[in-house]
Amino acid sequence: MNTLRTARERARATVVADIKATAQRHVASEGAPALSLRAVARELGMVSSAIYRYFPSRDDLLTALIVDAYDDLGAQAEQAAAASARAPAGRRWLAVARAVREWAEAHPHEYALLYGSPIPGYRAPQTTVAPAARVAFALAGVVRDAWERGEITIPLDNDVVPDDARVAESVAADARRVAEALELRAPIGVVARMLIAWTQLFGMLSFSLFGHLVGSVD
Amino acid sequence: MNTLRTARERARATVVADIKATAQRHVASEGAPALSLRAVARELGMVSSAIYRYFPSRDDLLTALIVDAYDDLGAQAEQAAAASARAPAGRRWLAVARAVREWAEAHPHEYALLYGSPIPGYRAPQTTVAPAARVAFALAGVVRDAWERGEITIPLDNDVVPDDARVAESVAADARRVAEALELRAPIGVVARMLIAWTQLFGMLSFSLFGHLVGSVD
DNA sequence: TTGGGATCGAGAGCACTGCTCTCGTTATGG
DNA sequence: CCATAACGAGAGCAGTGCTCTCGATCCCAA
Repeated sequence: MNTLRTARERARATVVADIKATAQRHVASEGAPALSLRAVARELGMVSSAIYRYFPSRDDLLTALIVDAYDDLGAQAEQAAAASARAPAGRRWLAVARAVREWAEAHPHEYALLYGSPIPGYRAPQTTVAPAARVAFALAGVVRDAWERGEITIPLDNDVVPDDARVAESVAADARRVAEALELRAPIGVVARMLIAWTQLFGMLSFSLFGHLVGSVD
Repeated sequence: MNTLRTARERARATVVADIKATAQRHVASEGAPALSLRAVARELGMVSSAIYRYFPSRDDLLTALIVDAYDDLGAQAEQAAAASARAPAGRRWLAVARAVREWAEAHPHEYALLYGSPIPGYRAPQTTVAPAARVAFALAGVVRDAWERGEITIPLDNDVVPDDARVAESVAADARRVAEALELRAPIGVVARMLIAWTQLFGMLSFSLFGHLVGSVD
């Protein structure tokens, strides 16, 4: 955050911020598919082509919003994890999950943007993966802390998956990969359980937010 | 399926079928947002306004595709449940889940249409809820059969939710509602566990299909 | 058999979209 | 001080969903 020296740089920064802010408002109120560059430009009192001085395409503007949303959600999750640092693991996980849920319920369209159907033509650029991983890191951090403190004592062998040992092995392979990506040193049984809880959390959120449930509360 | 008498009725039926078929192909290959009435009309050798003789709007065409997709998936799930009727409950659930997963992986864009972000302006009409419930019924049927056969013996009290009894009660309320909607006579602990497994299944599918996972297999 | 009414396809047109290109203007840094 | 880069405005292109009108065609009933 070094100060922008020339007047032009400052002006550009504020215009970029303005565009992002009004676009964010449009997404929050109408949803991502309804985001129109022309409408944003109109509201800002400029002409549509002027937007292209700041964002090379509509997708790039959307990407900027996605990154911001990931960062917002990630910060929320990290804060919940930090605030409950001294609580037992179950409560901590619940705290982070609650934070994610509250964010999702407060920003349903942004949640859809992050975790809903991908836009068919759109390829998420590399800049989104780090912010996207923040919430995963927050959840994994809770598990890591719990494991390092010896809080996890549940049986960890094969009851993760009902009966088939080969299926359990394929899950284990994925769990190992996830554990490596998240720098999580714990038995794969723990990692696999974390994955299950993780997917369940987002599955419930998607069901709830996208109207596939009558109404379920955590 | 009574035979259509007049030539006009027959012609109309085939044109409707043609429109749906090419629209379905477009959705399957390019995704729902890329579905263009004009493109469909062009491919069928008619003019865009002619489509409106058969579907009053783009959303209605999409609704027809959604209903067909729900029915296709529902049939798949029901068949898996029926084919494994004599197997133990765990295997049956897995069979239905596998059927759903295979359908989703074979029809990712349709899956996104059914279980992804809802189109902001779009309100799902009443005609979609019955087909949408088929897969839920199939899964619930497995649990119902298992319960009636006395196959479910796991402890069912409060270990569904870690500690908080009040939270468990709010979940129970929702589980009761779901049990009623699905005509499932079983303890709410069983229903709650089914809900968890259900949301987890679709959460995993969404993560996997929407590219939020490196690669996880069942 | 012969109307009359419903149905249908074609075409033009409206308002909108993302995006490109050009053309003056303005600010910046050498 | 001046060349250059950045900028905003405007026109324009190809595409979208959707509406309206206008003939042509078909079906049913008198």
